[in-house]
Parts: sequence; structure tokens; C-alpha cells
Amino acid sequence: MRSSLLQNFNPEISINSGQVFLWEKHGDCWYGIHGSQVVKFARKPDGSFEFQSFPEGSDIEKKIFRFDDDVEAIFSEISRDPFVAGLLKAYPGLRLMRQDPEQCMFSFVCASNTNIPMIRRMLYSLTRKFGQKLQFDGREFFTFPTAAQINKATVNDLRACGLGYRAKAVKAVAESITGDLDLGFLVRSNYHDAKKELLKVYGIGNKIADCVLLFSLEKTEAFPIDVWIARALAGQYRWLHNLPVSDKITAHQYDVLSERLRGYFGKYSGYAQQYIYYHMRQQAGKKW
DNA sequence: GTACAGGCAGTAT
DNA sequence: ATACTGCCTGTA
Repeated sequence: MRSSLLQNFNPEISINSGQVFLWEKHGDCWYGIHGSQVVKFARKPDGSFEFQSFPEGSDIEKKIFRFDDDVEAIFSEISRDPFVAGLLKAYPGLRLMRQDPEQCMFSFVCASNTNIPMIRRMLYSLTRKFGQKLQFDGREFFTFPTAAQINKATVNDLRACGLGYRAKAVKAVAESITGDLDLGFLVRSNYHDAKKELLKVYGIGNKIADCVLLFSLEKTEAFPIDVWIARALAGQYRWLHNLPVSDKITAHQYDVLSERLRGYFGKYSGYAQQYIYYHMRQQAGKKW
């Protein structure tokens, strides 16, 4: 913890920013499902945080909360934009989180055209039906099922988890991962190549692909554009595009806008997106 | 009842 | 390329 920026780090605000879904608070402790592990953290009396994972994993918090990022360099770069510079001060402690790639892919496929409470309901349902039960800290948890476990289910089994028409997409993701799609390879690929591969999967479009790339495949230049971000762009960043003020954008508009945003914000565009997204939700008074 | 919520694929122009 | 539509499900 060499810098004040890191000392400002706040896992709670990061978790509540809507990028992760399977976290819950019990008393003074937070518990999250990260693939086959349960991750726990608690604030100690001196204000610092104590992290734990079950089954034990080394330095899980460094991975999940991206302590390996040079946040000073990142913040310095995205601060070139005055609006984002203000948001960095307004929301100290907010960070990108690094998710388990498989879980992330399933999560965001379930996230299409719905809201956070529903996404949580669907994902918890998947864990209860196909995950593994664990006892930890006197509580019961279910791991996030692997693609192989989900792939044993039929589309109708998946529908029973409340997925609706997304069941077909979840099945397609499970088939891809157990088949040709190598997520480890995508981590080593560049942004555009990795995105192209993700887009081949049924149910994965521009926005979901960018979420998976940013949150789990080490592509910090990914800048997911959902309706919230589109609203922000329409308001704050009119000069970056010629789009009408609107929530909806076409696939082509997405591509053009996406490239311009990457050109403007740089290789850490995704960090800027995270702050803008969080701000939009705050402004809208979202609580969940 | 009906509008809506963190998109996507399919179809028609 | 762009426009339009239907889609599960739960909530307001």
C-alpha cells in the first residue's frame, strides 16, 4: 500500500457498482462467489481489510481487486478527461474488479434486457442447481458451476432457473467453453481478436462481449456501452459523436463510437467507463 | 392491464 | 447499413 490511492481502495463501493452479482453482506462481512471459491472480507477496527477465501487460495484479493494494477498511472491517464477526473475524486475507492472468466461470461449473458435483482436471482438459481455446496464460516454457499456442469443441463432445465429466453444463450456459452472456445487463449489474444471470437457465440453481442473482455479477460481498453453509458455519452460527450440523443445505438454505431472512445480514453478506457457508469447509476438514484 | 428493465438475433427493407 | 420486432420474467 504505497500510495494514498490504494489506501482509499474500498471493496464495498466496488462490489456495489454493479459489475459483480454474487456478493452478499452478513453483519460486518462480505461474501462473494468467485468460480469454485467463496471470498470473504471484513473491515478491521483500524480501517484496513482482512481477506479470506475458501477453499484457501493465495492472494485471492490481489487478483479480484486488481492490486496488480498501477492505479496511479491509470488514474493519471484517464484524468486527461476533465469529467472523469472529477469522478475519480467524487468516488474514491471505486475500482474495476477481475472476475472468473467462465462465471463472467455466464453472468453477462444472463444480464441482457433485465435488471440487477433479476440477474442475481438467475445466477443464484444456477449455483443452487448446478454448483457445489460449501460450508464456510458457519454459512452455506454454492460455487458457480463450471461450463461442463452447466452443459449437462438441457435448455429446459436452464429455463427452470428463471432464465427465460436467455436459457438458449447460456447453453450456447456452455457448449462453446466445453468445445472450441479457449478463454485462456483469449486472455493472451489482443482485444479485437478476442472480441471477434466472443461474438461468434450465440447470445453474445457487442455489449456483453466488451463486459467479458473488460471484467475477466484482461482487456482494460474494452468500453462496454449499455443504455446508461449511452445516456452519459449523449449528455456529457456530444462532441465525441454525432449521434442523436438516444438510449439505443445500432451495431455499427457501437463499433464507431467504441473506437473513438478507445482513441480518446486510451488503453485504460474500461476504468473510465466504470466511473462514468457508476456515476450515472448514482445520479439515477439506483439502489439495490 | 401495461410499461419497463444494464441486449440480442432474426427478418425485411 | 438501418429499422423494426419479439423475447422470459418480475415489479411498479
